[in-house]
Amino acid sequence: MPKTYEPGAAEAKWRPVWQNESCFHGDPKSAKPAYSIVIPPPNVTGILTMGHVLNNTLQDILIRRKKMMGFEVCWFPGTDHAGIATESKVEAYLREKENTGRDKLGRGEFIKRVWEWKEQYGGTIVKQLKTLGTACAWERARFTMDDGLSDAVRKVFVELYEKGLIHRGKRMINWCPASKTALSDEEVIYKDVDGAFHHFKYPLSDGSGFLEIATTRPETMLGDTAVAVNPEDKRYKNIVGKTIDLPLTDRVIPVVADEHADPEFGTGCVKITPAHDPNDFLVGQRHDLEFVNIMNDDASMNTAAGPEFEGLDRFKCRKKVVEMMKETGLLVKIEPHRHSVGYSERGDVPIEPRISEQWFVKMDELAKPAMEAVRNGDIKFHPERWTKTFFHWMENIKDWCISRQIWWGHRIPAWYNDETGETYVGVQSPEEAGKPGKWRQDEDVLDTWFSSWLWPFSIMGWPEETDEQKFFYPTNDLVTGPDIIFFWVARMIMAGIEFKGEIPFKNVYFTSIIRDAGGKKLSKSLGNSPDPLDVIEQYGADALRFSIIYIAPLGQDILYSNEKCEIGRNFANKLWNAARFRSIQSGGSANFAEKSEPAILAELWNDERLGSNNRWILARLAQTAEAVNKSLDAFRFHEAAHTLYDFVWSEFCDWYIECAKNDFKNVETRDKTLDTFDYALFATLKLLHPFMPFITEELTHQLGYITESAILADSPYPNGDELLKVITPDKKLLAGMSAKFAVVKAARNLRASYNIPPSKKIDYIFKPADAETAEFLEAESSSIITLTRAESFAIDADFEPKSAAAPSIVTDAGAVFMSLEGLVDLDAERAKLAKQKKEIKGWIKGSTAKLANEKFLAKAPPKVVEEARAKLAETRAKLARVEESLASLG
RNA sequence: GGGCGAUUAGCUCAGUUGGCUAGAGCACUUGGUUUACACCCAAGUUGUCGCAGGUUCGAGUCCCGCAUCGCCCA
Repeated sequence: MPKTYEPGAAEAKWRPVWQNESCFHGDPKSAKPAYSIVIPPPNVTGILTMGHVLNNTLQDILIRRKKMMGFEVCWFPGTDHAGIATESKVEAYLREKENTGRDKLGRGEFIKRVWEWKEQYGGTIVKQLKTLGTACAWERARFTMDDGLSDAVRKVFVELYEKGLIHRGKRMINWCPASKTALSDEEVIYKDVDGAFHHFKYPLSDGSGFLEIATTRPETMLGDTAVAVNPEDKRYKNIVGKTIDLPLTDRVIPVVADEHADPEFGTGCVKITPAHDPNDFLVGQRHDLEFVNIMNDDASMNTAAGPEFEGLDRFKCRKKVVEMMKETGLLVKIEPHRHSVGYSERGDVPIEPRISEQWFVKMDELAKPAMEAVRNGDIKFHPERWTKTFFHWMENIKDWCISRQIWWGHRIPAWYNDETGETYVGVQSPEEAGKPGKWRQDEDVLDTWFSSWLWPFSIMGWPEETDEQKFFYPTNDLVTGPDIIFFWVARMIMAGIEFKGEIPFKNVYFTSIIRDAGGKKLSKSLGNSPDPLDVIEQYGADALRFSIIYIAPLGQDILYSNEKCEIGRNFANKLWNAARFRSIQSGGSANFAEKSEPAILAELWNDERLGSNNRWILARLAQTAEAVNKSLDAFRFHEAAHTLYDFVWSEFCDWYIECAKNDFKNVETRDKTLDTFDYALFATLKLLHPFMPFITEELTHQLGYITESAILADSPYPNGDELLKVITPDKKLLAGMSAKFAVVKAARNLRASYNIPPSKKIDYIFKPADAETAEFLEAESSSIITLTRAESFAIDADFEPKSAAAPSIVTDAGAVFMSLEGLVDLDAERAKLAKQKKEIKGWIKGSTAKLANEKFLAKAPPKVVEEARAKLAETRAKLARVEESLASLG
């Protein structure tokens, strides 16, 4: 074995093995219990981001562990067609490479080109996900525009239409002038921008004066059809009903009284543009105002804006309107104003509210059972607080605008007969359905999320009845980001209940958001987004996986930088070397395949020849397994990672291996120590496998713990509860071992503080705190001598330091003395002990006061009081030893 | 404006129903090639737990207020 773990080789070796169909296929006829996950489908055009790495590592941990726990697991993968994103990406590609595009190609040809593009580049992210080691059932991968999934979309559309839950109507929607399509409310991102309040004077038609209004969007004044004042506002009582000559136009518009006008805000007068503002739209409806649309679909001005403005972009028009108002003397002032502006998620331009005919899903009825499922705990969110966000949105749910004016996507299954005015909505086309007449299909396609919300069952073959659905639906856990709680999670719950009659998953784990070391969100435009493939190349897939879990606190943002992958890389190397150390010891490793883990453990534990080091590591292993399982059951991934890291590094390597070196030397203890070492290392590899699949698989095979053809994911996951039934990690053993470690540390500390070279053998004398410790450490003395590189380690309960030549350290277990004539720095020694004495005295003072407090004695639980008393007695004894040492220094 | 979260060592963070006078990693200091590992080992240094109140025998932990930062929604 090389001295350093080389991830590339192990990854290349095991990746294809796991992708073999038999490994993670998921058999719907299995007798085992089912466990399934659906992947949040990445955009087919996308490339792997750190967010995907986190998300998919978590899913892989879930899947691999459940497989090892004996479940029939299936992780359903696939990709999403991502309508607007893909269409604009391909459009940009065609413009750049071929100087062509949508307009030139026409609908049929353009879609053909998108498919071609998808075939060529669309597999990238899937390949990249595989480099992470994800145990998906890859042969089951689906795409949201596959035939079956498209059938599902049409069926759902028709069903909802027939139920009256889908309808078409003219409404105020969010219009993206870049993508030239309607968007849902969720696709609007609000950003705070520095804008300006423009104060304008609007002249009353009767010449009696002006009304002052303020706006952040001056260009919309060309579409104003009223000015509103609050009905309670005394200042304007007499003005209501008058008219205004709208500047820059030839229109005369009324002054209306409406609650929408806030008397406290500005002048209390507000311009009303019903065709370009959602609030004004409502005012327009209440007062039966005219709706004047002044913009084209690219947000340039149209004829209605007037000849001077027609054709101008909205922002150029804004400038021109302000200039002209200034010229006419109607501009009062311009004040800087920071306000929130809705941007298009995909186009990244300010959206324009616009009246448009679109398809909508009525959501309130669908929302009710979904809320109930979360309320009654059928679906649990982790962290739980996201339920608040969920309920807030669900309780205020609005209709979902699902039509998009693009070509790439599922075309709306609605046809119009222009001759009869009839609308037909059906799974089949009118021709297929045998409907006579001339039909024209709706031009629009559906929002991508209209297919994604069916993902948990469309991926399993719905609307066909399939074994997969019977066995794997509902899925168990969903792992996704909180940013798509509305887009996706909430809607999937609604769809699952509505179309399958059953919730789609039982647990939702919301991942952290990954930021750079400075707390900025990772983004391509900022250039602070590391390419995970580079990171894998540099550090290894396991290192990346482990590091990102290790640094991901529950429910909080992750501050990521590549250097943090050193945690995982170093840890992998540590593990590698622990195994390497084992492989250097001769003696065949056990193949553990035939026996159950508890049985092997029982055999070891009941062997009287087993020494305390071995017993200790087995006990700690069982406790670690219990803790890891407990954490993972509660979705506390990073806690589990920390537990394993600490166990491997600080216990297995720092103490157990160091102790084992001594045991290997001795013929009597050698065999049992090899057995224990193998058992503990194999169990540790299994515990770590879901986190670091490559290195654990590699080492398991290197050490021959499983047969060559087997994979580690088929070995049982160590079950702490069961292991703890077999063994009793008795207090005496654990206390004895921690006394041993404390004494060793003290001895090393003495050596270090007197600068005694490692080669120099030292005679240590130990004065134990009690007989039990003495007895335990007596048996350990040979081990302690090795660990401290001592000449001797003498236990002497009656030891009295006679001269000032014995520096010492007092521990809870007892005092350790180093006999070293002449070298002691008396002043330093006195100062050290005096400091310790002061600390202990302070502690005793506090503790005594607490125990003298009657209220404490009366109200605190007896156990707490008991512990406090015991601790106080112990500390007093410790103080005595410190004082003794101090006295001996004279 | 409403909601959610964060604030603990120089940095990144643990600290699960209140109960050792607060822990880890990185960084830093010192020493180091002993049957694995310098991507390592040993030893060490580091804190007014954001501020101010309250509840309690006891508060980093619970409650109220404030400040700063972040996210979501309007």
